[in-house]
Amino acid sequence: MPKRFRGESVHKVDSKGRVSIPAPFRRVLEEGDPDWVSGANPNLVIVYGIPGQKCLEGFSIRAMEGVDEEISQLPRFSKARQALERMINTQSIYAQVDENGRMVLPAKLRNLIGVTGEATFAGMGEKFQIWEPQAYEDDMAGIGDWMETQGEEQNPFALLDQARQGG
Amino acid sequence: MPKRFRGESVHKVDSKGRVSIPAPFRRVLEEGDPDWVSGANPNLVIVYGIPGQKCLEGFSIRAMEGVDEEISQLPRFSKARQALERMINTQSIYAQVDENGRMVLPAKLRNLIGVTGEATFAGMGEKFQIWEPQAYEDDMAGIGDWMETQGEEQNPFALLDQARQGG
DNA sequence: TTGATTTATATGGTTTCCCATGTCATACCA
DNA sequence: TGGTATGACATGGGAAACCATATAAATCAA
Repeated sequence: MPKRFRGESVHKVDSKGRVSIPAPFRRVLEEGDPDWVSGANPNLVIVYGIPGQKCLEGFSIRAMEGVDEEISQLPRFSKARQALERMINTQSIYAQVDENGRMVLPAKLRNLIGVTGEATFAGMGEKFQIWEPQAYEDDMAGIGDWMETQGEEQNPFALLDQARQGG
Repeated sequence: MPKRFRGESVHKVDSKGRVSIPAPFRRVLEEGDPDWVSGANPNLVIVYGIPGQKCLEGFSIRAMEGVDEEISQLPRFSKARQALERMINTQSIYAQVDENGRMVLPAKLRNLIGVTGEATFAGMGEKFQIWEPQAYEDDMAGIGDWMETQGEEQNPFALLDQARQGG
């Protein structure tokens, strides 16, 4: 199994929209870029069109190929496939890491998620998310609230056991 | 079944957050790291975002892959999956054992559990926990109190028999 | 079985490199 | 030619590699 995106951190966004990608995330992107060689800078894909989500999502090249693969297995003209293609193919861009470990967040994407001076990166396993810091705090609080509704055991591992037995 | 984390011990934490991992735990981590070869240093994962728990939890790579595997089988946009990814992927980091059998606990994690000069390691089977020593004592006392409420037989094996018959 | 030799462990200190970020220079397009 | 995007350079702080030492445990030899 490839290395996964783990951890969370906040980074400055400069006036040109450049922002450092957390170093551990870069290692995952390098591993997940079939064209990457030691010393070079990896590419990635940023998805911005996820409805109801006030964040961007970043994928390694290989992870995105996996998603594309899944989509292409849906019936050719199904509504679901069309919608997914719009979300994942149309509303996404390739991005590259520069020499100093930064990437550019175009103004359009910054506006979409309300980012100005800082952005929070959150590792989510096969992908990572980019949030406006306060919005991220709020989202985490919301997840905390939801956890409390999930039985007395407020433990993610207990939740995982439940999910496994339910499914 | 892989070797399990057993035993408890207290270790110094220096000003940079370095702390020795109990040697027996290292053996388990080595066995549980698919990339590990004799003479090298194993990697592990530290989870810090477990609600209501004043400790960190450490997993071998393989144990964590098992958890990740289960998570990735949940529906991609289910609430449960998002919450689990936040607890287990976002609020966790990769760590590595250094040449001398130590790891670094970043300041952020030390603050979360109130660790300053020392930390207690407690083996918990497929994972281990890291506590501020006094908090660990208190937690153990709490478990002792609970045991006393569980009938006259204050014996963990009696408790095991009960649970087995109940389930 | 005891003493000597080696190995593993726990911990402290120092140096080097990497990361995050700011600033400037250059290329490019309108 | 001015604004914008991209690449190169600079820097301070922090993390990781490296070196060092004391103690404990294990191995070996006589």
